[in-house]
Amino acid sequence: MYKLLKMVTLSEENYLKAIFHLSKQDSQAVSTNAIARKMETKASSATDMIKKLSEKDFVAYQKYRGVKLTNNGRLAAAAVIRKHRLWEVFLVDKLHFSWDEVHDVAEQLEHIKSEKLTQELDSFLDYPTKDPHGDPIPDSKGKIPSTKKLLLTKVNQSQSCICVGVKDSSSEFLQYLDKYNIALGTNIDVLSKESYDESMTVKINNIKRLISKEVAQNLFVKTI
Amino acid sequence: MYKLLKMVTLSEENYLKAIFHLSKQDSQAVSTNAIARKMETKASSATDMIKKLSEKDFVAYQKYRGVKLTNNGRLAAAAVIRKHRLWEVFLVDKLHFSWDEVHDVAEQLEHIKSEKLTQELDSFLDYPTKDPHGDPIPDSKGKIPSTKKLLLTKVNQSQSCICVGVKDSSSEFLQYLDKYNIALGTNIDVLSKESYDESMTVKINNIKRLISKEVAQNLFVKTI
DNA sequence: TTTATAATTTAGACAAGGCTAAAAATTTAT
DNA sequence: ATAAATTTTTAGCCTTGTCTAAATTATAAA
Repeated sequence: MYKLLKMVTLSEENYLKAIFHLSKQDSQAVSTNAIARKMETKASSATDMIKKLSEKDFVAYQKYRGVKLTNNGRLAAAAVIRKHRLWEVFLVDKLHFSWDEVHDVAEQLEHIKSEKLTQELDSFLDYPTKDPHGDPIPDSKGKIPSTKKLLLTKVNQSQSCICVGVKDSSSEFLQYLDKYNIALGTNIDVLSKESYDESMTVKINNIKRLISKEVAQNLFVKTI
Repeated sequence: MYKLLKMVTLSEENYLKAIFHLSKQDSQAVSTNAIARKMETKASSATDMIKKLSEKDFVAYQKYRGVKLTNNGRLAAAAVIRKHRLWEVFLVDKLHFSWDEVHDVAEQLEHIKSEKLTQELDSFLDYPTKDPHGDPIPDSKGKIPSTKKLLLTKVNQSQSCICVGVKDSSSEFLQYLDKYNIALGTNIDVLSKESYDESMTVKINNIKRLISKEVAQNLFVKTI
C-alpha cells in the first residue's frame, strides 16, 4: 500500500509514450481523440486512462480540454522511450536485426523494469545517442539530445527531418521553396540518394520530389 | 479470432513454469495446492488457471486429482525456461550482473515474444548450455541437455552436483564415503577449490567438509 | 446567435486474474 | 467403517483496461 503508488502499469506507460510523441510538434494540450487514435482504442477508453494518469500526477487534465504531461509524466515517458531506443540499438548492433524488424520487439523490451539493466545496457552499447532510425536517445536523466541543425545533404536515406532554415536566403531560392511548399517546419522524408549527382528523392506533404544537390546544400534541417 | 487460440498469456506462462518445476522430481501429477504455494496465490486461483490451461491443452486435468503437463505444455514451459536462462547468461556475461542479481530481471525478460530474438541471443552468447547457476538451458526444440556424469574434480566453484557413481570401487574408498555420508544421490555443493593441492571445500547435508584431490578424482557426479 | 456537427465524458458491461467464504471430495485417523 | 481433518472446487465479488450507447460540452455554420 506504500510504494504501490509509484507503480506505473504497462498500459500507463504506453499512454504516456503516446502523449509524449503527440506533444512533440505543438506543445499544446493533446486531445482525447488524438490519444485514442494513436493508441488504437476508443475515446472513452482514453478518457478513463487519462483520469488515472491525472490521478497519479503524470498529466494535467481539464475536462474537455485535453491533457499536458507534467514534469513527472515527461520523465516517465522519456524513460520508456530511452529503453525502447537502447534496445533497438542492441538488436541492430548486436543481434543482426535490420532496422525495420526491431520495433515490435523493442515495444516489449521497453517495459522491463530494472535501473541497473538500463544503465548497463547503455554502457554495453557505448552510450549511443541515436537509435537505428536516427531518433535521439534520452539520457538517464530524461534529457533528449537536441538534434542540431544540419544541411539536407547530410541527411541519410530513409531518415526524416524538419526544415529549420536556409543557407542561401536569396529571393530566388525562397521562391523555389515556396513553389514546392517547403517552409520552416515542413517535414521532409529522404527516400533515396543518388550518388552520381548527389540529388535526392524526398517526400514532402506526401508528395515525392527530386531535390538537386544545389538545393539540398542550402537547406538547414533538423533530423527527427 | 484465429491464432488467438495459440496465445499464451504472461500468467499462463508463469503457471506452466511452476508446474514444470514441480514435475521435475516426481513425474506424478502436481497438486493444486503445490501450484498455489509456488505461485504464491490461493488454491482457488490455481484451480481457475488450471482450467484455462487444460482448456488450451497445456495440462491434463482431472478434478481433485491434480495436473500433468501435456507435451504441448512441456514445450511451452521449456521455451520460457530457455529464455529465462539465456537472459541470465546475457546479464552475467555481458552486463556485469552477479549471479544473484539476475533472477528478477530474467523473470521479466523470459516473457518477451520473438523467435528471432531468442535465436539470435543464443547465437550471440555462443550457444551456452548452462545458466550462471549451472542449470541446463533447453535447446530451441525444448530438449534439455542431460547433464552427463563427470568427476567431482571438474565441478566448478559454487556449483552443485549429485553423486552418481565411483571410479574407484575399492572397499576402502566406499568405506570412506560411507563414513562421511556420501552415497548415490547425495547432494554436494562445491564451495571453493584450492588450486595448490586441488582439494575442495564442499557442503554435504549442510555440513562443510574438505575433500582431497584423491577423493574427488574418484567420485562421479552430475551437475544440477 | 441559434443550430448542427464534432468531440468528450458518463454509465453500464465484459474478460482476465485474483480473493474470500462456503460446499464438496478425498484422506487420515480412530 | 465412520468421523475428523485436509484438499479442492464452486460461487460471488473486486480491479484493470476495454467496449458500446447515451448524454453532455464545444465548435462551426448559417
